[in-house]
Amino acid sequence: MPRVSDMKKRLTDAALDLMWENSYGTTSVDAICERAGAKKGSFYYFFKSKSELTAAALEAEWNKNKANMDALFSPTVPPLERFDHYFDYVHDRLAELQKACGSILGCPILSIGSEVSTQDQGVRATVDRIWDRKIKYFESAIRDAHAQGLIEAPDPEAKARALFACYHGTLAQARIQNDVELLRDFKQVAMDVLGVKHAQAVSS
Amino acid sequence: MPRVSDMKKRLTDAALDLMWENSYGTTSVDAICERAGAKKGSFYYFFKSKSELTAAALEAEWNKNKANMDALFSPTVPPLERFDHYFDYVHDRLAELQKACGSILGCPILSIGSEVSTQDQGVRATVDRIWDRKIKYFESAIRDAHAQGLIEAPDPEAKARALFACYHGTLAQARIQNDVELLRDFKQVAMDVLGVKHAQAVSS
DNA sequence: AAATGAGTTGACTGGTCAGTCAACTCGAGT
DNA sequence: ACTCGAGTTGACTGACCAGTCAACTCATTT
Repeated sequence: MPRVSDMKKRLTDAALDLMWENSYGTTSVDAICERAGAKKGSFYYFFKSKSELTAAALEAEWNKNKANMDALFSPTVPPLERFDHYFDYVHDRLAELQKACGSILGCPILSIGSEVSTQDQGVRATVDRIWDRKIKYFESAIRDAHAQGLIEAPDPEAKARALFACYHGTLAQARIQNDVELLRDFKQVAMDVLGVKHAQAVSS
Repeated sequence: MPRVSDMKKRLTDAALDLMWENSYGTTSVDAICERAGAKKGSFYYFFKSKSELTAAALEAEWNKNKANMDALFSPTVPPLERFDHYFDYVHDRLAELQKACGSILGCPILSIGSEVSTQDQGVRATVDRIWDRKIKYFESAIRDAHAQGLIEAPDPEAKARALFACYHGTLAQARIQNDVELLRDFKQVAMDVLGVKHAQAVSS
């Protein structure tokens, strides 16, 4: 077998970086190729369209984060602390990216998903799939918290969706206002949404 | 003075329609002109760029909705019912638009704002301004509810921001999943975020 | 009815876009 | 050393893009 190449990874990395920092629509195939150090032909050798590349890039991003998510939402961690750790992690990561690029970037799944959802069913389906997987972390933490009597959540799936949506709304607002501090206030909101029974249940 | 024209309005209407249904990035000046029945030259007679048009279109949309918002959030309505009416109104409007275009479109301010915020400071500033105005409705309703002892909200401005972000996250999720029913569940989430003291405080 | 000027037209420029293709490169397996 | 084929190249097409401009239209004012 002939030589191997890391070009596919370089292309998905470049695409996600550019789309996250800017947007799907304003990220051209030419720009992706330039950042990846690829020529047009290489791009179309690996992907048959920008849409297909985007789906692959989102899946790759998910795979990159999965181990982290598994650790943050480990069943060995008390359920409400999982959220605390997760919110801290995202805050710190976005703050770090802000230093590099000057902007709070929010969540790429949400931004890209919202942008293409009415136009590109392939990318939309990928976003949906990843979304569902991420919600599962919330869902089992909520179920555990309910079982331990920390919250009242007879429908953990619905509660997880609601909390997830609220969090992503806050991420979107942080992006628009370019203010990472908006994420600081979210922990209390999360406790309200979850219906935590005792105010000081979790120490940060 | 020579003839008057409604072209400016036709252009901002066309732009908002296209950008709401699709996105800012994929909406070209040509497409806006075609829908507005204008020629390129007319466009650049009224606006010096797509960015400037977008800011104008968002302001125009705000002005169109303002009277409605004033009515929904009238101080004559019990504070928590204002939210109820507002959420119903948005739900019904989006459901109606879905019939026309097949998609749940979410909130154009959020979608467009999130898309351009890192790239276009002019549009971003407009989004910020409108965002602040809309939050004021939430804020005074929350303050009134607090004064009446319905909720515990010593910082109405922060609470308003949090609820606003949560609601917009839900709108974004409804757009991505093309499911208007996600908005139905939000009323209960809103009551949780607000910290409503008695479960059945508001009847729908 | 002539002058005024807000609004309109359509052709134009030059750049960027997504996507194609036939020829080429070069490392691994024989 | 050679051959196989995964991976690469760069020139190409045609469509679309934002933005320009000088000439034109025509309701209103005088």
